[in-house]
Amino acid sequence: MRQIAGEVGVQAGALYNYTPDKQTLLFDLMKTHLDELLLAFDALPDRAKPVRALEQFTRFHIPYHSERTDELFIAYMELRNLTHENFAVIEALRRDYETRLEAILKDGIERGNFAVADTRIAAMALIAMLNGVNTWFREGGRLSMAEVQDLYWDMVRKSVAS
Amino acid sequence: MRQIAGEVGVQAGALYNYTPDKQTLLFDLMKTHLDELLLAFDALPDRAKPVRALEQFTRFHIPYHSERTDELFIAYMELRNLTHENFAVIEALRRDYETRLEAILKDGIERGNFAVADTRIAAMALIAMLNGVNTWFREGGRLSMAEVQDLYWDMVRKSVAS
DNA sequence: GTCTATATTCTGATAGAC
DNA sequence: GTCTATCAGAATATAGAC
Repeated sequence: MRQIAGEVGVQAGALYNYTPDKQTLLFDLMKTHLDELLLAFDALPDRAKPVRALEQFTRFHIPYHSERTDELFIAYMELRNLTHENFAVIEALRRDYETRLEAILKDGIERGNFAVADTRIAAMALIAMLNGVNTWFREGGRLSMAEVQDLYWDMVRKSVAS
Repeated sequence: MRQIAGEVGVQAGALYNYTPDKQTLLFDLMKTHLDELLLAFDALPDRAKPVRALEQFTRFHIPYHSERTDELFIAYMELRNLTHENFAVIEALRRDYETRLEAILKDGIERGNFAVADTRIAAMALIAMLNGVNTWFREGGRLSMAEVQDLYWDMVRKSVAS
């Protein structure tokens, strides 16, 4: 709390005008992140073809999280520091996002574009793969964001191909 | 330290007979984990065909880490709590493991089995995908370990297919 | 709304007896 | 090699002045 206060430019005690305690602050941080993620994704234009929808998901997910590395890190690392009630809320939101991707996969299977034995597992696997970008990507590095997206889209596309 | 001591069944002070400080304990934990991982992987029989080698990697990596969920969690989450010197050592070992997978991919590309634009990125992407199993897999759940391996191997295989 | 001061608990680590 | 006792600093959180 002192560290947060320092970076904001106030004393530690002043933080408690904004949050009742540290647990609530963490929860609000995580909930806001996931609410905004879902809102941003749902604001994307509809794509009729599953392959285009999956490409859109990939090219949305990677840069969105690359601009929010701290949020993504906290979203996974601090899960165990939530109370049971708070964990349930966050877990449900995370699951909502997975379900967006799963819906794309299901649609693609019905139309014969994709071949995936278990859509829930495939959705989690793809998101885990895309999240991995966060551990190494730095702006100004060997690869541009556009190149990274191309590389991952190629793997995503093929991994669920029929 | 008190919590560790409690689980081991001694008082906190007694731990310092085994480690000079907490930082060294964390470093030793992570280094031992990675040393053993590399040792275990290198003990696998050689596979001439790249596709078989990649399948072996997949079917080794998933259960190995599923039996060591704490180690994998620590290996990623506690990275930032290492000193610069210790971080460099751990990072090099992690990179060694990635290089094992990258070598398989390079071999497969040369032989025309795989099509991957960037082997380093592909190796990191695949490991991230496989590590994701750790966040949800529980023995006795909906899927058996064998089924999980089959599902992921299918995606791994296709994602780098030519 | 922020400050200072402080209560309380916890933390990593050390000292010395056994 | 483990124990008890303890230190010094850090942690979350609260109280009351301004």
